[in-house]
Amino acid sequence: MTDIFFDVEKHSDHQKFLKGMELLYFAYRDFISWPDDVLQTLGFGRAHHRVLHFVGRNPGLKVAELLKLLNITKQSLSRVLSTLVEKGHIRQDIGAQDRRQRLLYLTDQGKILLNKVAEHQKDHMLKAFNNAGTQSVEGFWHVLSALIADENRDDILSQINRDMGE
Amino acid sequence: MTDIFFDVEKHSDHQKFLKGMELLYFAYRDFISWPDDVLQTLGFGRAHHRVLHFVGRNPGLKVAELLKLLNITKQSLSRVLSTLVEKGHIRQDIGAQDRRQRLLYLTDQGKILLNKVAEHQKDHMLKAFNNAGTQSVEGFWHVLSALIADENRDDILSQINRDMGE
DNA sequence: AAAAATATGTCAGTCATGTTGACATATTTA
DNA sequence: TAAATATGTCAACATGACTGACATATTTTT
Repeated sequence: MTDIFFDVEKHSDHQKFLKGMELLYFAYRDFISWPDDVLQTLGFGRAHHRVLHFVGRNPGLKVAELLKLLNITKQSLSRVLSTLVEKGHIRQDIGAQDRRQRLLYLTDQGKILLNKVAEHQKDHMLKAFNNAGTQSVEGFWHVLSALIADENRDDILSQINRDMGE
Repeated sequence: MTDIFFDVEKHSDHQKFLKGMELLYFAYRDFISWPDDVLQTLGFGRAHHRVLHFVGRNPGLKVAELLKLLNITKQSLSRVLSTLVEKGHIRQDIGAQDRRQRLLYLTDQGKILLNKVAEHQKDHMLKAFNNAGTQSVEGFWHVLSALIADENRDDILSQINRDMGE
């Protein structure tokens, strides 16, 4: 376990950078590479998955807020969101105070789909967390938080900290 | 610093999963969102950057090996690699033992470009590492390694561990 | 020596996801 | 009433992936 591979002190700055970047690249790639199976059958892709995820995490999310989380234009979102609404996975309610707003919710069908998709990823991540150990997970979270752009960090961390259910 | 946000033990499995996934998503997004400026001016995109990176890291890399690292088809690689060769950033030498192979190297011009592009990312990551601290970086690496798909882990870790220069 | 396998490249068509720009509609605010 | 805001939509385009089919040079097998 005192593997030299993980001994940060034995790395130059450049080596730390390379190792961090490549590990991040490969880990991210392998982590998001799977959901396709479930979604592809329904004609959905990653974009749909992201929308399902954020709406599931933030019931009543406004379209403008979703756009900010996704960092895309409304035109890009449009296609994806429309099909999810058409196929009955997402419901749009008219805002109570402001009737211009559309508040987004998962339908029961949408919840089922999201659960099915999340299951694999959840297993994947929890297995990794267990293998790495609690201490490492804490470090993982710390570094990831530090990697978020300064202008975004506060917003994003409080978004992540929203009611996590269960 | 004993922030409840980072206290892993205080999280249910589902909460660990959500926090890990969302942090990974936002951190990755912000980390790779920048190189565009430098590359876009030259008509290059992320795909070109990845090729420059891996060829830079593995001088003499064979095309087949590059394809495996990138996880894409040769047709996809073709356009990207061709333009990099045309514009003088990458050189293809014929294999010494096996003349069918093309061994890839950065030209001096390619090295300059890659350095320029890597500079920002390197600052970004090292700043995050310094803010998070050595202990956290080690945990970061551990978790990322664990997140790599089992079938790929050995190959990838030894790839990452290749001569890291400097 | 001929046949099969391998490493690479290329043409052509398609798809998913992002972009801009222009405009439309409903609703709220000034 | 006029202006601002939240959302949606049409059209054109870019990037980076994909599949399928085929070509060429070279090495390996028979």
